[in-house]
Amino acid sequence: MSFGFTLIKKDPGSSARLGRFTTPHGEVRTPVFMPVGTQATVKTLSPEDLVALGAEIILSNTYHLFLRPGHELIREFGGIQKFMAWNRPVLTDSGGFQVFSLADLRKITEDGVTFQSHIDGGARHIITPEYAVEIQESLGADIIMAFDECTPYPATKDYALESLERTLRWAKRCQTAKTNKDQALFGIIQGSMFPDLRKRCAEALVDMDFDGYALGGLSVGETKPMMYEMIEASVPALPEERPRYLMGVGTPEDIVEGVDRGIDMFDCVMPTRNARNGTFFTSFGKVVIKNAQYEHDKQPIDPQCGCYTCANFSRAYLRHLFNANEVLALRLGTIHNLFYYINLIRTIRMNIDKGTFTEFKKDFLHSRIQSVL
RNA sequence: GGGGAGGUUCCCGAGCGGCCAAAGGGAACAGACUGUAAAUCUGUCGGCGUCAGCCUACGGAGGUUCGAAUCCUCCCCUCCCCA
Repeated sequence: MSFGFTLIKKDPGSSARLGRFTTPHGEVRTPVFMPVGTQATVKTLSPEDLVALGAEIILSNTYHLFLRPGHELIREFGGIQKFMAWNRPVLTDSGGFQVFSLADLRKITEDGVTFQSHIDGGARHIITPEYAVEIQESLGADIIMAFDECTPYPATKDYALESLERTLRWAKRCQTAKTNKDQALFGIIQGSMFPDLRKRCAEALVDMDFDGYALGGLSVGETKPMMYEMIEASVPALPEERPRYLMGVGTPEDIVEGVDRGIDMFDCVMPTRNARNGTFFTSFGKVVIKNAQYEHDKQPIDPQCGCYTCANFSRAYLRHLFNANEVLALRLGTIHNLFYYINLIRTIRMNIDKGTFTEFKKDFLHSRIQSVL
């Protein structure tokens, strides 16, 4: 088995941990942030850029690549890494999130989910747990995800339970369908905002024995305290020697809070999407670059930042690029935001290693509050 | 000189007697974005006021009408065609 997780260190003052996992495409240190490359590209960046930013693993998507260009095509190329010229690890989401985000275009049955193509509204495709695994085996990611239903919020307890139990049955079917020993398979915990359901789902998945465990169905509209409570309800049920992945999260604060509660892996579109929409993350809060206050501003986005964009360009110039709708704006913004995220997670790792995570967290959250005031 | 088209709120541009502070774009200003249907979406966009409402507005000046951006008269200005 090519996948293996090693726990290196546990923080004495919190549930934070330092670890690493190995995959056929190399090693990844945790906690890790995975940039999102849904369509086999992290929008606006080349693989070379990603390496320069220090990205160790990226996320891609089963549903989107299945529809276009088709998983068969990617298999012909020898997998997604070769197809997109990224030779480091990849994790593919199963399409479970599209069950949530494309809710108007899909129908759930016990067998699986039928999607109406969001691209042309035409062809309907049924994705079953078995098919999700087959597609992900064709894509050849290092880590693949069980097919789940990302439960919409709010959900009644009855529905949350029904959805969770179906997701568990699907998880079992994914496990049975899997044939490629080189790929790791992660199970996904659901249960909406009910701590007892979260715990129960986590325990059931642990009984099935997955390579890693993900927390899904979070950051879907609930409050932050609720999300943190759900993490706290799930993590204690998980084995220490397996990685824990908080799917789709989150803001910089969420990542710090997640690590504090024992999470090892994160992914989120926020740095990349917000960059394209002109909102940048900085050490002092966010900068909405299109705002008039930056018109004459000669400073970089964040004077504390060591990224290429901040080393070379002013806020005024970036504002101009955004206002003029120039494509470079998107790229420079994405470089900055991903640098911020990857640097944040690197700093977190360093602090866990030094045993100073708790102080780091305190200072980090304090500086965020100060910048809001 | 003759013939024709037109001047609308920051810009373009609809409206062509009341439902018009005036459609729709753009610009501007602000907000949102969490396993990407996203280089997207939302809000504001004449002034004052707490809703009501009041004031100033459709080139200018008059006029018709209960009522005009819309109809009439004159004037000013743009553009096109023919000389």
